[in-house]
Amino acid sequence: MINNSNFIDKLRSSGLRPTKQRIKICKVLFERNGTFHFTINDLAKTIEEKLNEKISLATVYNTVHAFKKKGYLKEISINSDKSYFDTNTSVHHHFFDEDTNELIDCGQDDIDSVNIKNNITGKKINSVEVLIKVASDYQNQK
Amino acid sequence: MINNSNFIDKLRSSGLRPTKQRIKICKVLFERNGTFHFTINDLAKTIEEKLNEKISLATVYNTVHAFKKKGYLKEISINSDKSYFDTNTSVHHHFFDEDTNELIDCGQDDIDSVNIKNNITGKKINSVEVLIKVASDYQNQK
DNA sequence: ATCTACATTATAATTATTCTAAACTGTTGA
DNA sequence: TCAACAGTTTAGAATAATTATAATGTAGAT
Repeated sequence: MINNSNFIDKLRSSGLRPTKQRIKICKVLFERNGTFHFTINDLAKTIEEKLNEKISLATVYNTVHAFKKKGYLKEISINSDKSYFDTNTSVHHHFFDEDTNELIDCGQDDIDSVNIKNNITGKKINSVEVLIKVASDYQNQK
Repeated sequence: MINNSNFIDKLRSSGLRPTKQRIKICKVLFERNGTFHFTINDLAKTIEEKLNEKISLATVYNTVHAFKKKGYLKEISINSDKSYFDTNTSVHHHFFDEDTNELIDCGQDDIDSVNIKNNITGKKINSVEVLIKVASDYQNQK
């Protein structure tokens, strides 16, 4: 429980009570190298495997949405039957592998920065996302 | 029924039987100026209003997916509880108004073309989509 | 220690989408 | 023209992701 203090501080400072469940979800999400792309189900399964303990699905939903609202997670725009989230909240883009349904970060060197020249009048740009869908050469009809 | 012949030809030439329902859906989708952004529910509702007649929801789903597979419709990548489709199948991008949940075409003059410099090894790029989420200045927390 | 507002939970409800199996309809070719 | 068949449509059931509910639990302040 010693190295949870940073999570506890982080949660408290953003007005979220540092409950057992939230701290555990923090550990699974943020105690890792590299970014984590996941669906709610992925996360729930990872929690069960890593912590050998079940957190109610409703809590996982609540927590992920709370973390998203606080800016600790990003939701990725993709048309799919489920929602994808990302622990990398910086501005960056994605490849989506249609063979495996996997999201892959698009490095800064992989794409030129996107330049929006005109915006909708009276609106503010909240995000700009590029999604590059790829698949193996063989499976071209999906 | 006279000006349906082009739809009938189009359907037949792509291996789809020109059924009553498909022709009616063609009329609603393609007999208009400008592009049409819609969800399946939007389309079903529009059919009921315009043609004063109900087509089974399953048929609307089947037809939209068949049209997508044939390249007559594009599916827009957006994280939402429902899927959005577009009658504009050319390469172009979108604004998504988070206040109204509305998709708006992004004109060629609104954005510089997106340049992908590195792709995933062994994969082919199927599509590149840019989604610009906008909202009114006031409602910044969603 | 107690109180209170916020969290968690299991479960039910909701919503989008897909499946199913029976009825229907274009198309082909005798 | 018409029978036969394969492809379509249909209502409704099934599935899957997500959200709502309402009872129980718990962190933090007094």
